[in-house]
Amino acid sequence: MVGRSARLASLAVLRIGTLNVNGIRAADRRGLRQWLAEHDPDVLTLQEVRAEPDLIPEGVFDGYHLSCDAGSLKGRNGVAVLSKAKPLDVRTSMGAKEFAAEGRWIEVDLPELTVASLYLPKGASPDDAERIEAYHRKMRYLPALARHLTKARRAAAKAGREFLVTGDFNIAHTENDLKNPKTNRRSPGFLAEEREWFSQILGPRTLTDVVRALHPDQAGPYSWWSWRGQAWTNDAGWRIDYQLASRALADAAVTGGTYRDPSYEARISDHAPVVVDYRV
Amino acid sequence: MVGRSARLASLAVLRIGTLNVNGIRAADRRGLRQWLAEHDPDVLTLQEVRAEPDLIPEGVFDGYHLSCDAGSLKGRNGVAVLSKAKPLDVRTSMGAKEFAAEGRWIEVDLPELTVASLYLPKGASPDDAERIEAYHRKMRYLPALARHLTKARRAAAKAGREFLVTGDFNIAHTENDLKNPKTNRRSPGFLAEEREWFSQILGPRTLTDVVRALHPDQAGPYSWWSWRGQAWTNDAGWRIDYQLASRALADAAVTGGTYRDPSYEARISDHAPVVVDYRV
DNA sequence: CTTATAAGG
DNA sequence: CCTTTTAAG
Repeated sequence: MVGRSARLASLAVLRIGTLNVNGIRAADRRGLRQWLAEHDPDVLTLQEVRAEPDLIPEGVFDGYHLSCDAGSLKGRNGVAVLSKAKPLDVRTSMGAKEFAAEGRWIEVDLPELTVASLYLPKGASPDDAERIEAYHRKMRYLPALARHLTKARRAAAKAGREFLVTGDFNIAHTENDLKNPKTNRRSPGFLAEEREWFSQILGPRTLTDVVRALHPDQAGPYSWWSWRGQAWTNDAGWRIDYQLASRALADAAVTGGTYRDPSYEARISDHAPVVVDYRV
Repeated sequence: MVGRSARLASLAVLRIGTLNVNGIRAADRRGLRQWLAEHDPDVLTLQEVRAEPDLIPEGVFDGYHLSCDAGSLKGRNGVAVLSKAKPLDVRTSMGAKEFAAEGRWIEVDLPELTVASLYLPKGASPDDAERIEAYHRKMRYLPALARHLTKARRAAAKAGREFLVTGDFNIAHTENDLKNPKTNRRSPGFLAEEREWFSQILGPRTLTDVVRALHPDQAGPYSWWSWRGQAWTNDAGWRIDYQLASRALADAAVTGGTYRDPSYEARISDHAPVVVDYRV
């Protein structure tokens, strides 16, 4: 991933990024502002904003329109879409009443694109008796989301827009999507039922995992590393942040990957931004 | 206040310090360990340890006996006495049942000295309707403490020991004991009733404010500065941490004051150590 | 403004 | 291990 200055100005490229900020206030302290200035995406979707809009530090999002669903749980969840273009419409429901007002879904209509920011529940292991309800909640979220993705994609097509869902799915799809697949078979985020669900929402006529399509056979690029232990240093990461695009948009992707600064100091969050350039 | 290395080894001097650490774990991160190594007190009393003994970072108190009363409220209060000499007896009650198990009082018998560490409730302004109970609690604490001080001092005398009570009294005694007396007449810690109580526990035959006796007319030396605003930079402090000594011990004090490192970086806590050298 | 806590990740 | 909250200072 290179800075925008490296692109030829004459190429019309739409740069879209997604980032779980793990608290917008913490991410600002850790340099999100500088990252934004340097990489200058046209759209940046955020997850885990963890603040009402009026608690977002002054000036972080200068130059962008901010669409935000903070949800009703103080200091938790919260999704947003930053866009240089002015949104034509903003919707925050993904259909299921149980998950309304959780700050996990926002979709924004831009002139030729509907873009969504998703923060899917992390869930839990089915083996963890104490947290079994978190497992079941995620299992209820998945089919509800699948239904809404189909609906939203079709609605966008009908309106003549491409459709892009971005964000933190809290699921690594294949063995290439995490450093240690063997030891994580029973871990939330790499359960068979989660991976099957993920396979099911993808397809040539539905949604394409853009970064994987650009890098079909490599391990990663990971987008999340636990804060604990040496996960970052050892690149013991997971690819759980995605851009899933409708056909024509996916085909327009020219470069894409995870922005992982080599210096620990530049770590904005436990997630790294996933950025794709689309030639439009 | 100079490092121990500056003293002649042939002078028999007992160095006693008191410090509200505002969390022993934070104070360790901020350099308490180095301060201890450099200043090498024979006794250091602590307040606001805010941790059970087994949560105290490994090795901070190497070379000292640790006597501790963490109290029953997790992460709150907690007093301790570090001593190079082995304690002969340790007591943690100051008589009032209401304030037992709060982690606000510990007294330790050393061979010729009983030394106590006190963390007196901060209280509140009588004008603050929401916190009026905190005001009343402090008002109940004061007479109970006064009674116990008399008792403990007499018991020490009977056992042939000097008596020293150290710690955070959360009261500035006179106008010389805080930077802004005019604007703090209604502030907890400088209320008339608190200051009168303080006057009443002092006396030539009872207890002497050692640092004030060494520096009778100066403003300060302050021992606490709010974290907020520019209090530290402007030296807008309060002298609320004391060493109150029985007659002979007070007369043995040779130097004493507040250790305030000029560099902000060296600030161990919102309080500074109050250190006195006693020629014994 | 800082320290703890608790729950959540 | 980090971020939030809440309470306390």
